[in-house]
Amino acid sequence: MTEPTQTTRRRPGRPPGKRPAAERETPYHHGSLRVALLEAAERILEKDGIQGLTLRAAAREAGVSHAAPMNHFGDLTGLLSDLAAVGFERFNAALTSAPSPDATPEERMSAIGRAYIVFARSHPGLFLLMFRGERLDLNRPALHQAVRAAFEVLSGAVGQRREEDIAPVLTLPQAAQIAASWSLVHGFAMLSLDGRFKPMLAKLPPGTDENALMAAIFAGFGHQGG
Amino acid sequence: MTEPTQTTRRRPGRPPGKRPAAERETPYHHGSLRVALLEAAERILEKDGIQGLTLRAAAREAGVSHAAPMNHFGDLTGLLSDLAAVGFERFNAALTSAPSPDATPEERMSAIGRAYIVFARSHPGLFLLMFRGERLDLNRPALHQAVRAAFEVLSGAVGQRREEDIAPVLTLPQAAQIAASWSLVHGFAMLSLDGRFKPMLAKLPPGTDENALMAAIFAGFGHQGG
DNA sequence: TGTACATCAGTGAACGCGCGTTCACTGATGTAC
DNA sequence: TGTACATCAGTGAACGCGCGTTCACTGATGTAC
Repeated sequence: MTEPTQTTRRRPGRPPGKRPAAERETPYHHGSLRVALLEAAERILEKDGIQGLTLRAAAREAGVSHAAPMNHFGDLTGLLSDLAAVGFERFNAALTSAPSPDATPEERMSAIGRAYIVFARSHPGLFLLMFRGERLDLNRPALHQAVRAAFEVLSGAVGQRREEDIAPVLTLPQAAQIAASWSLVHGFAMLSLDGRFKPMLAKLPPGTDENALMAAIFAGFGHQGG
Repeated sequence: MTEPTQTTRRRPGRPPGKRPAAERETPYHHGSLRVALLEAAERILEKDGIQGLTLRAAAREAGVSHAAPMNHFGDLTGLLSDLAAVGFERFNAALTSAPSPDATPEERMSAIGRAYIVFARSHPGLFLLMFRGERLDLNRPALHQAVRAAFEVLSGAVGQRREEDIAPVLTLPQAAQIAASWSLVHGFAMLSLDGRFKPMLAKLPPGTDENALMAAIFAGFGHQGG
């Protein structure tokens, strides 16, 4: 009944192997395998994409027997979901810390939008995992909460009024404004990751890349309405 | 050397089985297996997603032996790429026919944007296949050309000047405008397919769905700059 | 009009592969007394 | 402080599965003569 994903009550503070490490090359118990597996999974994700990320591959990468991951994640969906949750937490931190404290609402929104795209391009595997719900179990508490937090950050960025950050109700125009801004940055990130701007960039002065395109888009929103 | 994908020179006009059909339940030669496999593949795609789409599954769905598809597509990438090409052709047709002939440039752009999102939501499996380049071979001529055509339609929709439709060169502001519009509709489609607007819709009056959200976004662009 | 032959499309058995999952096990840790 | 025991994490063999791919084959079609 209770899921095998036990959050953090792992061996509090005791380093793995209290006996001399030389006595035994690799201790029978890993000590922090859960974290090691998540790191290994992320490495695989960025190297081979979501296709290559299997329970056995994660175990291999972490140097552990192939059945070991089940103790920590139950199944592949569990591993993917927990990794996505980690991704969303980092994502939220990146967005939250993007705007400088004294930024105007416009600057704030722009900084968060840029951070969104930069995150996607810096961690493409993780980003795609996070936003392809099909392989995830959004009911897992950690993931559910991280996704929810991400939405709060985004809608707070667009609302531009701090009191509305935790508004339990939205008007349709407000929602449309949030959805449009979110769609813009998300779409740019997805199209960019898929290389879909390549033909367009070929029609621009040589050397113009996606970063320049992104800058031009954000610049355009600063002082132009059309 | 020459790839096995032979375009359309299949048995010109002769119906499968010129002998009485009753004499043999299923003729040894299918007659139009290539098309049948693409249709089968699309059915699988919309039912089980890209995960479930394998060469063997397509053969099963088409009622043919599992090695048969190799004659027409070579490998799985070939099948996926050819199916994506079909998808892009239909996509292009949908976008092109969306605006009424006497539409203003603004109406034209809006109609194409709506058609983009409607297509994605009507054929989610196909749309995701088309825009997840990782499984496709964009060097296949049919796919390459269909993708290129799609970009022409989109950039033509945004340029708003008919002479620019086939411009070999773009300025950065023009490219930014195209990229922004494309990103907006693409992002909305992707987020919508993934159910990411669900939490937001829960904060709106009951019954408000993604269609209402889309309408509000397009309405907002009609007469509002901020 | 008929015959021989090359070409092609589809079959079905077989192969090796990596996968998720189960299972009895074993080494290590924590806890009760 | 020491001992017994329950619990837990990781091992390694084994299973069945679906997959892509190869292969010799066979039925059907088109073409040359």
